Amino acid sequence: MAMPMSDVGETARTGRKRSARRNGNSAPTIADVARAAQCSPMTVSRVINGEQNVREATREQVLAAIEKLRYVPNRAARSLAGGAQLRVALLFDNPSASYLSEFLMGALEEASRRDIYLVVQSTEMQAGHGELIRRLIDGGIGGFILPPPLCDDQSVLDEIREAGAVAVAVGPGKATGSHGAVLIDEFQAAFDMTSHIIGLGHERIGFIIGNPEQVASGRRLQGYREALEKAGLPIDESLIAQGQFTYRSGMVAAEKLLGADNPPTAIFASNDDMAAATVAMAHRRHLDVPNDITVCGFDDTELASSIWPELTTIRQPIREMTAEAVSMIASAHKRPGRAKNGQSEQLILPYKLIRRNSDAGPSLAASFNKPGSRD
Amino acid sequence: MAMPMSDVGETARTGRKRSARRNGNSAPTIADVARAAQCSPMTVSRVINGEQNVREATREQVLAAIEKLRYVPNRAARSLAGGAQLRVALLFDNPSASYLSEFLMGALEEASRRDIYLVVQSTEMQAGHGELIRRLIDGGIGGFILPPPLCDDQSVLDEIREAGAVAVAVGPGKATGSHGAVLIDEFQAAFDMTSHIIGLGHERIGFIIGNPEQVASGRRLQGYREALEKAGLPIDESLIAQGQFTYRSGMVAAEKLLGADNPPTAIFASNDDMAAATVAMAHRRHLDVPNDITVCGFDDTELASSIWPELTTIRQPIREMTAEAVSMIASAHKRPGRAKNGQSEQLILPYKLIRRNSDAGPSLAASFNKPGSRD
DNA sequence: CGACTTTGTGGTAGCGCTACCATGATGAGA
DNA sequence: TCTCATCATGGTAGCGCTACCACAAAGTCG
Repeated sequence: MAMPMSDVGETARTGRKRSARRNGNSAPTIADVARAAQCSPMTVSRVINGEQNVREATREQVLAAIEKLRYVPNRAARSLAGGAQLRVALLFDNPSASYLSEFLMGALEEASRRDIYLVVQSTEMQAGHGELIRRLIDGGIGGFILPPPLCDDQSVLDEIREAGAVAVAVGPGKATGSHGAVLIDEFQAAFDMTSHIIGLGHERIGFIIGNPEQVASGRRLQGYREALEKAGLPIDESLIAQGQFTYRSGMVAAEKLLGADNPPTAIFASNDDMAAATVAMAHRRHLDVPNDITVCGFDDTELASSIWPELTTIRQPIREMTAEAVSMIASAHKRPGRAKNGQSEQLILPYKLIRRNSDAGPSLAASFNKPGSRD
Repeated sequence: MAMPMSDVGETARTGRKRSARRNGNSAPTIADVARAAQCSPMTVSRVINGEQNVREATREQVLAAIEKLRYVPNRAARSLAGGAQLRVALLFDNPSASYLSEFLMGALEEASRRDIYLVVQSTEMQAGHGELIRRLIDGGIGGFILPPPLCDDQSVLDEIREAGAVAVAVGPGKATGSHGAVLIDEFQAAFDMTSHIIGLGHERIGFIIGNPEQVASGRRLQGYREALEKAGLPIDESLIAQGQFTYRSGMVAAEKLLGADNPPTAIFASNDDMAAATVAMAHRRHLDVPNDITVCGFDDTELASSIWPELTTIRQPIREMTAEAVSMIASAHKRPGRAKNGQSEQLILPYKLIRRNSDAGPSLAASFNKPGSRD
């Protein structure tokens, strides 16, 4: 089947014609670039993939050709030839929509950058997670990304590992070391927020705990506690209410806090939904936020800036976190044996305290319980 | 099962070995299936793609083999060989996060089902849309999906068409006929909701208009008006307040409505954010929802069921709408010349009135202005 | 009953790219 | 000077799949 040279030109031409007939546009290929840059397709490939052994002059020529032809590599061909074809599943249980959309954007972007095929799958209404995970792995999934609350579910994590795939938890309360994780320092963030409120002059600061099943809830509570301690403020257990991360639970908790004999002058809720509910409850009691009471949240979800007043909160770089998670799976896939002494990679990303309009110093009016207060 | 075993083992082993060297897993190919089903790869391909000319017996044999080997087609290879490689851009401007995540899920799912490469792109902070669109089209994008508010921007739509690509608007207020669109009957939905509230016994029904720049806002208002008219109820312009679809604007509008001399016993807000704000304002005035006042929303975003009481609202099948949009682009791509007499496809999907806990009949207390009203 | 369509199947040639090896061309060390 | 590593590049062979054509078998006509 060795073709004579004359045929080569023939084939190339036919190929182009075929291509044009198929999808109507020119779609420059690596061969077109090679021709324009007067080198071989291989060299072009090397330039595209940023490999080392290409002379600078050649590289520039190729880059110029790419620019000129507006060449864009064909993903399908790339992953076909590359052989890799990593598939990653993004499992989610029932995160808030705003969290999820940020999450998706991050994963999507990174996955498309790396030519990874991303499967987004809800585990809601699934009998057991084990079944689903096994089915996905059989279907060629090599890695899993787990947002909260799934990321705290050790059994899911274990099942994935036992099935031979890689799992990366995004935003777990605390890294366990048995699997990859991308997270922020929940403790420190809550510590900082509490300190911020203390710095505003508040002394009676309420706290609404998140869903006790998520590890992050405990971490945030601890941050709150230690910040008070460090500031020499007493910890009044009646100022701490249990919530579930839902708006509804936030209302109940806020009602309890606000209706107490000696209510707080500030409330730090473990997430924005509960903070929003707290604002609503405060309004219901004709309390102005922030003049009568300071309310702070956590997460910086869309809700935080869509209600009024906009919430002072902690921003997690969700998008980047998810992107990093994808990268971690990709690396693990490239060198499977890398997990040294059983430890998996942990990545702690920086959070940010976003100050908006829901916090202020304590007003005299709000602290009516303090003798000397006046209207 | 009568086949030369030696051959099968031989080939399979070789294939597996090669494959294994690259990506570590077995990954059965179409050839493996063909061997197991004792036919040619082509026939397997036909079965997979649901083509006609395959004998029933053969088809079943192939399906059995697929099942047995847990064969999953390789997407990359498929789109490479298929030649198509359609790329679709999902542009968004600044939709609410909950809307966006639903939107993304629908698009993602359908795109992956059809082996379409989906680019998700924000147009925020882009100088002009024209530049971006042209750049995307040059980059090989053949279709655009536009959620609100972009879907109402005729200039964007026109620019895309002029540049030779296909655009599908998802959820525009009204189809223009000049381009593809997937939508619900906004007018009818608002009409139904208003009628529902009237059916509850309300006679003074307030309305909060959405962002006037979005065509859907006007349609919803019109639905409200005509439902009142049809029921023989007077249209009191003081019961209609302008909003912007934001929570904040909803608070202002609700304040106006609730603070009027003769306040409504029910308020229908053009979206859930504004409805949520209305609930918050009602609570601030110590009005119970729904016993003192009924509040209904539109969209059924996450917010609707995360606040308390949960909102009665209109559910748009956003996910399906987006999936349909992807399908429409795919079809348009397959047969480019199909748009008969310049008309593009329009698809009107059904909405649903979701009744939750924010509506009830008017209470005597709330309708103090109307002597003789009952629940 | 031969010329034609229709139906089921197989063979072949790529899709655009990269892995892998082969090849000259350089420079380093003996 | 002659080996031998090192670099820069090219050639070839697929990745897994489908488009396209070929071809036999089984009708369908006049």
